[in-house]
Amino acid sequence: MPQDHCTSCAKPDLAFAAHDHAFCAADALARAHTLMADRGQRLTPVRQRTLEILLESHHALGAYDVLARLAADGFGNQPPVAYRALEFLEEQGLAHRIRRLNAFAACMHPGESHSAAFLICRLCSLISEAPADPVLKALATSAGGFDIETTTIEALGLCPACQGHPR
Amino acid sequence: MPQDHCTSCAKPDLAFAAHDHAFCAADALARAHTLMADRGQRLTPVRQRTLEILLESHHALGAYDVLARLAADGFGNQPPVAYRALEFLEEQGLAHRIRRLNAFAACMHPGESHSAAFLICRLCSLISEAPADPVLKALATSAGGFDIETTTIEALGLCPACQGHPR
DNA sequence: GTCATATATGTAATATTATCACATTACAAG
DNA sequence: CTTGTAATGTGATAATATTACATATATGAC
Repeated sequence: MPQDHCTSCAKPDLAFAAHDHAFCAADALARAHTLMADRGQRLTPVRQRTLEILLESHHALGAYDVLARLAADGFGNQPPVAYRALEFLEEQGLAHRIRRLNAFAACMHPGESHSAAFLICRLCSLISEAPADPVLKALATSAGGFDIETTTIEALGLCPACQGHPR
Repeated sequence: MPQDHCTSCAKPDLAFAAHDHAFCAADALARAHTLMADRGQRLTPVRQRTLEILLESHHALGAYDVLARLAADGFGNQPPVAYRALEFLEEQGLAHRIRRLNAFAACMHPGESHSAAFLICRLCSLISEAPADPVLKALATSAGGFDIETTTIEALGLCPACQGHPR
């Protein structure tokens, strides 16, 4: 029974490693509550539920997948319901948009740096956040006189577990 | 009359600097022809025209913008016409998909590294390719045991020229 | 408490981006 | 020239995202 918990989420490939995900998700949710309280922001029922849905796994979910889940839970079933909640979570750094997949994933270490680098496994679709700071530094240097405000950094490839399997 | 030409395109912010764009575009197109010949790939009329359209400026164009142009030139006017040409160009490294914008831009130094880092000006929408190698190196390091196959690296912000203007 | 305001949600309609399936045409090798 | 492969044309549809506007709910002033 491989167990780990999410204070070690800073490891590059935590999502790919076996860990106690129930704890992982609960921890992220608790941190979200604290953060929102600190910032005077409201983690309303739809928003919280949306975050919980994203936290169920280290996969990205499309807005319409989230919407279906929300609708099943009694919330509205029109696209803006999902998009608004997701947009809020993203603004607050509680979720990230994965542009490569047109999908969204929960942030696994909210409250830390607002930028992130994502590793997306092409086989199992698991998503992990890698340390972004060195990458951002390199990008800033490469950018010369360009003033960077926000970044999208995503890598598609094979996670450690899927590298064994060929194909 | 500020003049520059595209052998100096390796400069991070060439697209943002004044330059002889007619030469810039012609050069990229010529290089594309050479490359395709070398690789035994066919730069057919739709494909070439698509590339020319993208090369008209350092802006990204949506697939439907490209499609409208192609249709006006007598090519088919159904989405696959544009998407197929764009996909081909991307596979060949002659164009890039800018995920942040759901749009496509011509590659300004085809034949070189297949990965790139993009700088997107939020005001003037100009797009520039920055040296990606240092960024890719940093990303590979951050990625630990994850095996990176392809990357999406984009920065949104203000180009040198637009930094003067407030807003 | 209650009122006024700002914030958040519900809903309908529509816009934008992207893919699938299949018929037809052009090309290149033998 | 014929034959197999690659490329294109076309219609239909899927998937993603936004706009506009009505309704409700929370929050702060009084």
